[in-house]
Amino acid sequence: MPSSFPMTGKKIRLFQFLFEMLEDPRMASFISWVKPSAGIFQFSAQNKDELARIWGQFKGNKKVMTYQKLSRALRTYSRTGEITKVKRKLTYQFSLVVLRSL
DNA sequence: ATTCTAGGGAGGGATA
DNA sequence: GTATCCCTCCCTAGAA
Repeated sequence: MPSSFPMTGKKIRLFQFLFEMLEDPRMASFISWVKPSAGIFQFSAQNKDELARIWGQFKGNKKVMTYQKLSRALRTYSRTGEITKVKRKLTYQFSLVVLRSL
């Protein structure tokens, strides 16, 4: 449950949203750290679509957000290196530069 | 064979 | 107007 809305202040980015969720213990059943010190995290196989739905709702999208669509955005992060895929199911890694900025 | 996860093309609203 | 950013939507392929 993000605290601020995009209408006021600058727009939140997907990776910032994910980081906030990771830092919230109540969201542990949706997304959780695998190795926090390395910025490695994973989505819950069971609740990843519910987390995506929350993201889409937060952004005010018309259609329902899904993990499939959310993960497409994560793939574009690999171009800039902000987040990369680790060779493990549903797990990704923040770059250390991004991690320090969050 | 069916379901789930990963990858990429296309396009759109917002912004510089 | 033009270019770029940051996703969103959809389709295909590969893994389980």
